Amino acid sequence: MVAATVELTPKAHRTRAAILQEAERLFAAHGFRGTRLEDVAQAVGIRRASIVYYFADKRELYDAVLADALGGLLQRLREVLLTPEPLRERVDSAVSVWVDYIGERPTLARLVLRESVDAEPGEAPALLAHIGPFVELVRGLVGSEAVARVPVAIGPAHIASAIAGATLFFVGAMPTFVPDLEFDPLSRDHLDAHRREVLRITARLLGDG
Amino acid sequence: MVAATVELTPKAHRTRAAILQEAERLFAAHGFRGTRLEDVAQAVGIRRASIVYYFADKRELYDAVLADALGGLLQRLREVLLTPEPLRERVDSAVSVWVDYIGERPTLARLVLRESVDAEPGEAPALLAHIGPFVELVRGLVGSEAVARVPVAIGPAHIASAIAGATLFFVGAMPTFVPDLEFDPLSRDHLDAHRREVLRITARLLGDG
DNA sequence: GTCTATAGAGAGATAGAC
DNA sequence: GTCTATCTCTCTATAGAC
Repeated sequence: MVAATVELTPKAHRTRAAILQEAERLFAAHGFRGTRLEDVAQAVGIRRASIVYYFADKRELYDAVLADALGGLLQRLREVLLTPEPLRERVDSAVSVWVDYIGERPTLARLVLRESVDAEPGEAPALLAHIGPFVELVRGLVGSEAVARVPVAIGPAHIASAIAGATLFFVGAMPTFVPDLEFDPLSRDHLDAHRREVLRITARLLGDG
Repeated sequence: MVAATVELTPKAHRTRAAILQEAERLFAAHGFRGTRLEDVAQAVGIRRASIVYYFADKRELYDAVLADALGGLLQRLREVLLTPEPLRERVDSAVSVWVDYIGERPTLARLVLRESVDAEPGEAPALLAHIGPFVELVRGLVGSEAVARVPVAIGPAHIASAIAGATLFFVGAMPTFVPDLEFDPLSRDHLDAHRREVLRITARLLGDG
């Protein structure tokens, strides 16, 4: 494989980025198994064997897609969580970042939902390999005194699934159930309304609703 | 295929039920593509070709699994929604039935999440073929005068995704992110807490929170 | 009803030319 | 860097014996 950090000719760099982009779209739409390298190659406009030049095998391509999408989210979350703002405001900002990021990159919603559901019991899903930094980030917060004083009415797993589940489902799954209608969850209005509701739910779950 | 309603010998009936049960478990765990008929057969204790005697092909088996699981949910929802109780109480009962049914049959959470995410744009997912009765049920309610008077602060799509998404994600996906820990979303305590929160979210979304 | 055996398609990986 | 050609494995579907 050719690592992203290795120096590539401009053309090669474009090819690699195009592969990543099309692979993200197709993995999100059809899953790991359901996506053929043939289709990725065709979408990019190259031959299947050429993908191997950049990514040793299918799994490696998939991991690169996850790393790319999750890396962007992690960066934005760090920006809002690692500030001197009051904790409660940082949490709200993080929730907004979460909703907005998923809204701008809806493929991530499907990728994460797929990873969640595909996980084998006892066997770490590919997602978990990328999730360490997120855990560190949250752990840093939870470890702080400030968090200990927030009256949490309910376990963090419940909070997380309500917030994450609502947004992932809204963006990643609702279009399935309201097909070809005028309903687009990614439209400005619907996403605004969704963000508002998730913020209210967050407040409610944190005990100050 | 041998329809469920056709008269079968007791033994054949048991075999058919066993195939359905193992197929539900495996389809939920690995998805349609990821489940091999070989594995279903092995789990039941028969040979792969024998499955064909009951279900013409893999897709037909999958449809039968969906119909079985969703049929049970529909029946319970009808029981609580088609009563003379005040509408607001019926909605709460329906939400409770939803949470409890998924809690008792967590395979359904994964099946529904998979169907939602697998849906091709422009192409009806298998789930939609089974969902007609649910739509009819809700349409009957929404058409009634009583519903028109409920102050709905937000669109039904948002309400549905918040409620459905939270529960599906909690049951179907959380175990992935909190692996091998002492966390079991299906335990009585956690499911009770989750039901409580979803009922609160419902109230909030319906404007009387 | 349940089995054995096999055909046939699909798709990932690999070798090597240009 | 990108290609053609091929190997190989997996899994569904089918035919037909018992």
